[in-house]
Order: sequence, then C-alpha cells, then structure tokens
Amino acid sequence: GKCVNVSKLLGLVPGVNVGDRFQCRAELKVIGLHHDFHFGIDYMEIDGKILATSIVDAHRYDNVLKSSRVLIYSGEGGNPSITGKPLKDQKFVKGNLALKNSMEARTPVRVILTSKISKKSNVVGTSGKEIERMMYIYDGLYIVGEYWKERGRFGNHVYKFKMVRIDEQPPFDMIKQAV
Amino acid sequence: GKCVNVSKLLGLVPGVNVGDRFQCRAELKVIGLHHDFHFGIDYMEIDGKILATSIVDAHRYDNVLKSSRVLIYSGEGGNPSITGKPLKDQKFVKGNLALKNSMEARTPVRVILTSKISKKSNVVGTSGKEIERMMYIYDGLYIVGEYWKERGRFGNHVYKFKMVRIDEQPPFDMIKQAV
DNA sequence: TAGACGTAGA
DNA sequence: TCTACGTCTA
Repeated sequence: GKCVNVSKLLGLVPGVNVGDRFQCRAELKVIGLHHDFHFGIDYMEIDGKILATSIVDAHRYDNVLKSSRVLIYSGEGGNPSITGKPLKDQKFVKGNLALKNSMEARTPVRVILTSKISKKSNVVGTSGKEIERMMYIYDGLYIVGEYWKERGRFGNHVYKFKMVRIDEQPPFDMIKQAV
Repeated sequence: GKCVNVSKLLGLVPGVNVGDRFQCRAELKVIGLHHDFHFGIDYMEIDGKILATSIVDAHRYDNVLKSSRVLIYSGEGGNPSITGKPLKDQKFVKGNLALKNSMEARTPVRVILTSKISKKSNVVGTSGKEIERMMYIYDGLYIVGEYWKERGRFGNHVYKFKMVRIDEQPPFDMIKQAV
C-alpha cells in the first residue's frame, strides 16, 4: 500500500474516542480519521456516489463554531488567499459535492478541530524557544443539516454547510471552549 | 516532541542497513535517516558548525551516479523549475554550507537514493490501475571528496559535490543498477 | 498534470 | 515569513 494508509471508513473509527488528540495530518491518516494530507474535506465512493467521511477545521477558511453542537463549515476551492490564483465561485465537485450528498443521505461525518499550542523547542540552535504547534482533536460525528450559498470574504460564491453534532456521543464542551 | 521525530545522528543509524527500502519522507524521518520533509540536504549543528547528516537524490536536480561509489550531487536553491521564482546563483548557506563543512571535517553523510516503482492501485475508483510510487533506498555512508561551482542547466551558478562512498560497507552495486 | 485547510526549520 | 529533491487524488 501507500506510505501511511489504512482503509477508509464512514462513521466511527474503532479505537478513536471523542477528545483524542493528534499532532499532524500524517497521524490522522495512519489512524484512519482523515486520509487526505491537504484537503479539508475527505470522502469516499459508495455505490457510485461520493460521501464525506471527515472534515478538518484548520482555521484557514471562515468556519464558525456556533455552539458546542453546530459548526458552520465552508466549502473548498476558489479561495485566492490559499492558491494565489484568481478567485472563483465554488462548485459542487469533490469535497463540496460529497458534503451535499452526505446531507441527502444523512450519513455521519467525522469532525476534527484544531488548536495551536505552544511548546518549548528541543532542536539544537533554537532549544528552549517557544514554538507553535498544531494540534488536532477528534470532536465526533456530525450530520450535515443544511447548506447554502453566500458571498465569501473575497466576493466569490462559497458554500456553507451546517454541521450538527449527533447527540448520542460524549459531550465535548470543555475541550471546545479551550479550542 | 513533533509529530514524527527521533534524534538526529551523524553517520550510522542503528538498525538501518545498506539496501533498506522506505516509501516516503515521513518514514525516513521516523527511522532517523533524513529528518527534513522537503529539503534534499539535511544537517545538524555540532560545536557551532553545521555538518551534513544525509542527502536524498530524488532526481529533481542534475545529480549523476558516476559509478557504484561516486555520486555527483547538486547543491540546493536557485532553481527556477522548482520554485517558479527567478533563478539565482546558489550560495553557501544551509545544506550547501553543511556539505562544504562536511568535506573539510571529513564526516560521513548518509546517502538515500530513490526509484520509481509501479504498483496496482487499491483505491476505489482507480482500483487495479497501475500507479507510480516513489521508493527510497539507503545506500550507505559517503564522504564529500570535493566540490566545485559550475553553470547549471538554467545558466545560474550551482555547486556540485563529489560524494565518495566509504569502502568498509556492504556493496550495493546490484541494487544501484536497478535504480 | 494540477491543486490542496501540510510541515519544519532558518 | 518564506522556502523546500512531498504526497495524494482527481
């Protein structure tokens, strides 16, 4: 197989619990939570249709955590701040299409939040200096409640997905407040 | 510590033998062979001076395997084909400086060669298709014999380092011919 | 072949 | 902040 890989799953990943923390995308991939190294929305094909398996909120899009159970998640693509290319309207392809399909199929989507933590470096030369590190936290399963189109920060059309946390899961409020 | 990390070493890495194969840079990092994810030349600071610890030949620079024991390795930087930026003359900083220092100190440098292998994909949608994968092979310890400056393919000044394989190691000729 | 919510170190 | 011989999917 590939360098780091496990099979893709929809929904729960055995052995991973709400609140579990990870340090990088490669770790998310090894564990099976989120397979893509770069994209925020991961998905798989089931019966000829793509469904979202997981999303990562790395604070690079205008996502909003409305409450401990509602996350407004932005679609991907078209953003000039990321690509340096001309801005474009988002389209229902790849991750965006997968989230739309997941809404219609009411299939669960794993949500991974992120936070910056500061640590002491242990690298020769910068030893002891404070450095920022990304931390990934598994927040549990969500359903895509609705989506809409709006004008984003740069004037282009972006999709917004209302992610609603499934209730039958351990609460995660305290951790979220820290995030 | 970081997501995937072990301490940096000069010379042999315990448990790694000539001919050992790896599938990606993250794996090289975990094993301790080569710590940087992107740069071809890795190095560490010892007594206030940087020394090269390892180099990767990923066939993206004009490196030449002259024989089973001599590799002409190009310095890094300035290359417009990589960065899309204006081409620049290479300078004795970072990796290039480290290789120069390693020559003067006659310290060993780990050499990692690469090869493309083709495999059958096991991803839904492209299952069964032939895909190309990078393979990394540990070739052993080298000494930097000499360096010089020349005009590269694009007209800029590039450094060339003559890497000479240390004799007291298992031979690796057959594998190299396959590479 | 291009594009993407990466990653670490200087 | 910027760069870099990455990595994967479509």
